[in-house]
Amino acid sequence: MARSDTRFRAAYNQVLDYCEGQPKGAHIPSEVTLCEIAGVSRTVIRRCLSRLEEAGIISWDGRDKRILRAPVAEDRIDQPEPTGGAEDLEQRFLDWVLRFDVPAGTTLSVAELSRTFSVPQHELKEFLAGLSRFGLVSRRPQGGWTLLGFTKDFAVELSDFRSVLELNAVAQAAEAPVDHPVWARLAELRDRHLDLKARIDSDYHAFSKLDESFHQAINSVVKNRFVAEFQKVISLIFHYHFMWDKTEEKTRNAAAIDEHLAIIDALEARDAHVAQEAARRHLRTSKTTLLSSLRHHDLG
Amino acid sequence: MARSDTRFRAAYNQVLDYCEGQPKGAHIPSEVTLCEIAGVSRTVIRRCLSRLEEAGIISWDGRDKRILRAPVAEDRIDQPEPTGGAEDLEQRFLDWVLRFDVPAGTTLSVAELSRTFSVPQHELKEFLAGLSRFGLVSRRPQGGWTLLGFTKDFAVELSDFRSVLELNAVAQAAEAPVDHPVWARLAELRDRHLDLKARIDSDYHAFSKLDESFHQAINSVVKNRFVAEFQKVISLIFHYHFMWDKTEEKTRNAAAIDEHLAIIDALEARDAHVAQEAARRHLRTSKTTLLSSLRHHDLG
DNA sequence: CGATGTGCATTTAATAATTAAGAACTGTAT
DNA sequence: ATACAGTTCTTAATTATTAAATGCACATCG
Repeated sequence: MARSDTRFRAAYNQVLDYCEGQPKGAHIPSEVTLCEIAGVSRTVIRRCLSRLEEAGIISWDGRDKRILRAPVAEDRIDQPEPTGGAEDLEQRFLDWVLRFDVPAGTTLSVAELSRTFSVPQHELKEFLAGLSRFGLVSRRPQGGWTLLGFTKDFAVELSDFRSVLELNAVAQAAEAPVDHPVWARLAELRDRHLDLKARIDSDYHAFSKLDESFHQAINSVVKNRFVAEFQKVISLIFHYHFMWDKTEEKTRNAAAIDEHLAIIDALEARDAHVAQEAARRHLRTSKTTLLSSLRHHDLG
Repeated sequence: MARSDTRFRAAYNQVLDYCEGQPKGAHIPSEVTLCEIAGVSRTVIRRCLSRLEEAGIISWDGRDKRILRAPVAEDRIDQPEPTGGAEDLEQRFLDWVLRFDVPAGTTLSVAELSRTFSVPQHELKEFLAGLSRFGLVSRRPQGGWTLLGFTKDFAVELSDFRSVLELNAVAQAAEAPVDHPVWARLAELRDRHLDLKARIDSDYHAFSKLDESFHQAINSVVKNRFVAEFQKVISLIFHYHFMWDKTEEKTRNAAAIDEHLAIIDALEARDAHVAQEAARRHLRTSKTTLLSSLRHHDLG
C-alpha cells in the first residue's frame, strides 16, 4: 500500500550504466550531480548509493565514494513492467465506446473500466474528469459516471463545432504565406487524392486515412492549443464512425474526394471565399453521414 | 479510512422525522418503502433500523417493526458539516490564480491547494486533470502540476479562439428568427448601454458586469455544449483581467460601449456582414487590452 | 570565507487497504 | 405468485502507508 518504486529502479540501473563507464577506484561525483544525470531527487540517489554499497560495487563514506568493482548483469534490478497499458488511454477508451457501440446513458463503473483497461482506478477517475469537460461523461450523484455522448444532439453539436473550427482554418490557410509548409502538403495531398480517385473501385477503403491526413493538414495552419485539443477528439469520432458505416461507402468516398479537391483548388487559387464555400459543402456532407450512421446504429 | 457516512446520518434523521409523525405501537412500512422515502439504498435503511432498535425507539423482528417510543432531540445524529466549500472550485481556483497573479510555470502542490481551498485532495486532482484539457496546467514527471496559462502565447491563443467562437455567434444571431429571445435581450442591453454611457464619468466601473451580460447574450444564440464549456473559462479570464487593469479604464470602457452599440445596431438591422465587422473590431480591442494587461503585470 | 556537498527532517503524492453504500440474488411467509 | 427480508457480492470514497521530493542546517574543501 504505497507508491511504486519505479523511479528508484530506473535510477539505479542508470547509475550502474554510469559506473560501467568508469575504471575501478574512480571517484563518483556528488549526489546532486548524480541527480541531474538520472533526473531524480537526492532521496532516490541516496537509496541507490546505499544499495550499491551493500552490493559491494562502491565504497561510500560521506563525500568519499569510489568504485570497488565493475557491475555485472545480475546487479541490475528488473523494471516491474515495461508500462503495458497506461499509455494513451483516451484512444483506447473512445475506441472501446465506439467499437462496442456503448449506448448513451450507460453507467460507467470506475472499477470495471479499471479492469478492462488495466489502469489504476485513480488514473481513470482523472481521465473521466477530463472527459466531463468535453461533455462526454458526467458524474452521477450516487457515485459513478454516465456516458453522455453519441446521442443525436451530441453529433449535431460536435459537427457544428467542427465546422466553426475548420472554416476558420480554411480562411487562415488561404492567407498563409507562399513558403508555408501547408502548400507542399496540399500539393502532395492532391496527388494522393487523384491517385486514389483513379483506383477508387477497388481501394475505396484507403480513403479513411487520406481523409484524416487532409483535415489534419488544413488544421495544422491554426496554431492554437484549444483547437488542437478538440481536433484529437473530433477526428477520432468522425474517423471511427465513417469506418463502420458501410452503406454506400464507395460512392460516399468518391464524392468526398471531389469535395476535397475542390477545397484544394480554391486554396491554391488563394480564393478564400470559394474555399470556404467548398469547405462548407464538404462539412455538410460529413455531418449528414455522421447522423445517418447514428440512425443505423439505433435501428440495429 | 473509509468513506464518510453522511448518507447514513441524513437518512437516519429522516427516518426519525417519519417516526415522530407516527403514534406509539404503529407499524413501520417495508424496507423498500423507507428507501424511497429517504432516497437511499436498503443497506443504509437497514443500518438505520438496527440503530433505531438499539436506541429502543423501535422493535424489529423481520417484517414486524413497531414504534416503541417517540424520538427526542438527543436521538438525532448531527450532520458532520453543511458541506463547507467543495462547491464551484473552478471559480475559486481561477479567481485565486488571477488575484494573486500566480506566474506561469509555478508548481502547484495538491496538498497545498487542498488546504487553501479546503477540498479533499482527490477532488483537486480530478479538477486539475480537467483543466489540463484546456492546456491551463500540465502534470510534471516528478509529480505535482505546473501552471501553464497566462503567458503571452496563452492570451493570444485564447483571444483568437474566443474570436472564432464569437464571430460565429454573431453570424448566427443575425439569422435568428424575430421571436427569438435574443432580440428582447439586445433591446434591453442597448438601453443599459445608453444609460451607462450617459453617466460614464462616475460609473465606469459598472461596465465590467454589462460587458459580461452582453457577450453572454450574443453567445446564448449558439446552443452547443463545447462552446458553452469554453465560454465559462473565457469570460472569467477576460472579466478579471479587465477588472484589474486600471490603466485608462474610463476611456477604454467608453470606447467599448460604442463598439457594443455598433454590434447591436448591425444585428438589429439584420446585416450579418456589418455586424461581423463590428464584432471583429471589438474583439481586436479586447485582445490588445488583455495583452497589455499582461505586460503591466510582467513589469510590476 | 564562500561555494559546494552531505546529513537530517519535513512535506508531498501514488497506491493499497478499508469501509459505507449500492445492487443483485435467494429464500420465505402471506 | 408476489412482496418482503436475509444474504452476498460489487463498487466507490476515504484514509493509511510508503516512495519520492524538498528544505534547512551544518560540514568540508578550496
